[in-house]
Amino acid sequence: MASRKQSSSKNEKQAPRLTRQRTVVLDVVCAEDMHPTAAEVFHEALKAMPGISFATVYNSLRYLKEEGLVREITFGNGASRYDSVTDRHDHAICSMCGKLVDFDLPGTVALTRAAARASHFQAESVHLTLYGRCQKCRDKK
Amino acid sequence: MASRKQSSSKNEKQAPRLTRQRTVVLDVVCAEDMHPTAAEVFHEALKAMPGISFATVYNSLRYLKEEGLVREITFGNGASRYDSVTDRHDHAICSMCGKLVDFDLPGTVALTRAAARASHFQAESVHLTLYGRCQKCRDKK
DNA sequence: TTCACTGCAAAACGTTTGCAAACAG
DNA sequence: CTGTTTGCAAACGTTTTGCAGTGAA
Repeated sequence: MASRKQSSSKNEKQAPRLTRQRTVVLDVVCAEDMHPTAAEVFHEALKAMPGISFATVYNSLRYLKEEGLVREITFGNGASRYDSVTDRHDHAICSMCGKLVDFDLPGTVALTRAAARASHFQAESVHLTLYGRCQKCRDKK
Repeated sequence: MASRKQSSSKNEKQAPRLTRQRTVVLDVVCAEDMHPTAAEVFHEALKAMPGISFATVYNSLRYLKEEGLVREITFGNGASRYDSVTDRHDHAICSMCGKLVDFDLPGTVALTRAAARASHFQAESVHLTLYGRCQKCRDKK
């Protein structure tokens, strides 16, 4: 984890970075507020690019993740969901309908510091996930 | 999610709740501070009970989880880890060696409230995970 | 030509499930 | 007897990988 190949001088030999397929995948992930699973990305990508393969979607997602353009969200053992990286934010998952929403929690810098102190770890990032009921499911019940 | 069968009167027909296998599995999970994966639980359980099967370990873990005796921790898409439930606490994962430790973050009630407000969810629980480097890996580097 | 990327299929991994046999009340 | 749990194996969903073919510098 920390592989950046910035061959800026003579060894200019790895060329196509943001290919058409990767752009399609990135577009799908960035579309709307949805947090698609890899399978959903695949199905969406098929519309924009019939013939794209599952493996390519997975490879593209991995690439985009490594490049920091996309974030992978994992909860439970189900399929990962993908999120376009805009700014730091947290996630809330509805325990009834499974809906995933972003939210911004103020004071995360202090929170990170507190967590680092309590755990004796050198913090890199904190991920906060709230489990609860979304507004819709709250109304339903 | 909310299946409690408390047939207290006449219908006393589901009997063996904490079987020998389940007890073995529970003991393994509760042992020490380790947070074993299901596979590790299986291997440990084999020592205490040769012949126990993988499926039984999984079934037991699910049962114990539903009973609230054990907690399942998932991060990334790797194998789940299991944690004996003692009190509310958070987790820190070392990004270098993968070590998982518990820690206690003060002020989580206020944190939960803040998260609920920011997300417009009715909070059930918050899970905070810190990614960083453990002391050992910090020294190594 | 060269090297990276794509696409396919198959493997790998963790987890769940169907079913027959074992077992406790 | 009845209903639950076990153990096996096979199925399942998700992700990764090996390799031949494609395409861009």
